[in-house]
Amino acid sequence: MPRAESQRRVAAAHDSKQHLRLWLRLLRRTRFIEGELRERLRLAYGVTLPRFDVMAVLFRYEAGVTMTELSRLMMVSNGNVTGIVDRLVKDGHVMRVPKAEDRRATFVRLTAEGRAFFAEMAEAHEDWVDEILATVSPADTETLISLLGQLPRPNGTA
Amino acid sequence: MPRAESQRRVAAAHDSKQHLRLWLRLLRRTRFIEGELRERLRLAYGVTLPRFDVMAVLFRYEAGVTMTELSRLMMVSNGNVTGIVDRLVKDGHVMRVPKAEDRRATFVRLTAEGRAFFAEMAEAHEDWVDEILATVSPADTETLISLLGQLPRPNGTA
DNA sequence: GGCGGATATTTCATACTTGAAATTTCAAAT
DNA sequence: ATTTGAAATTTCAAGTATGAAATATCCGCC
Repeated sequence: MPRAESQRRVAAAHDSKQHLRLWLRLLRRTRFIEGELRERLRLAYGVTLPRFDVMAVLFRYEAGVTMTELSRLMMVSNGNVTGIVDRLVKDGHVMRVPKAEDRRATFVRLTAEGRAFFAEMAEAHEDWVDEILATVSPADTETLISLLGQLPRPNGTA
Repeated sequence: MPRAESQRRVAAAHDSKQHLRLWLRLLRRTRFIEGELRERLRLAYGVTLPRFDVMAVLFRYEAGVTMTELSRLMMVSNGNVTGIVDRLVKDGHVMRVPKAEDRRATFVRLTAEGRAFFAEMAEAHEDWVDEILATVSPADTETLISLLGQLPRPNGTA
């Protein structure tokens, strides 16, 4: 085997290991931060992370989104959102509105109460994230946002 | 209010938003990649992600780890690992070994069969990660690993 | 040698999550 | 008008996940 060929293989193996290292680090840090936010949401507002995530989507899409859109935006299975929305409805934070043009679909929207409640949580949430990421300089934050943009994402997402 | 003070506030608010943007991107990409790996593990080996994660830890710590260590390393609750380990034991991939010096604790270890099985999965897993992160150049990979190192992590972790 | 706090694990209730199957409705081509 | 395949949602069984409570054991101290 020629030397150049051999070196190429070694380099490729090294790159593969580095990709793996990157993935493991990504996963660990994300999991840790997620845990921090979960705990703070629970202590401060008695809310679970999935419920917060649903409300975050609905806060952004004022007109409401369908169940399918919601599950795509949250990247969780469709059966999953049914349960979370059920509980949010029971709590009065969210309501289902039948879609006139398509009787298969349902819109999900925040109630006025849910909107006010989420607005309050969102402010605290932003502060927490800022605090948790305080060690990351503005410049590094920009770099990370940009580089993470290269990672794959579901089709048709920002 | 003096102008300098006002500008400082605006800049801080901007940084906070950028930290939030960073966190949301981190979360979305991680979730997506996690979903990809979950599906491939299921299709190729009929294994769930949590079980793979447990086996990954045990593969690395040949001598075995206690339940508490396992839950810390995986950053999940202690009650959680009990169930996953139970199922892995039932499948014959993992075994519990009582700790002689401390009768409260139990070691968890891969069986020979589990070790061989995991070794096979790990190879495919590394290839998948490499494929999923193929868009990230070696240089950017290094940069990301380094910058992500600035994010917070649980106390006493690498 | 027994008390009392701390640690390791399990158990429990509840909630979340998945993937697949079942239901209902739609829409397009017969 | 019917069929037929696709899409939106829910339902379901199994597996994960959490946080708190219950158990069992350890250890330092009196």
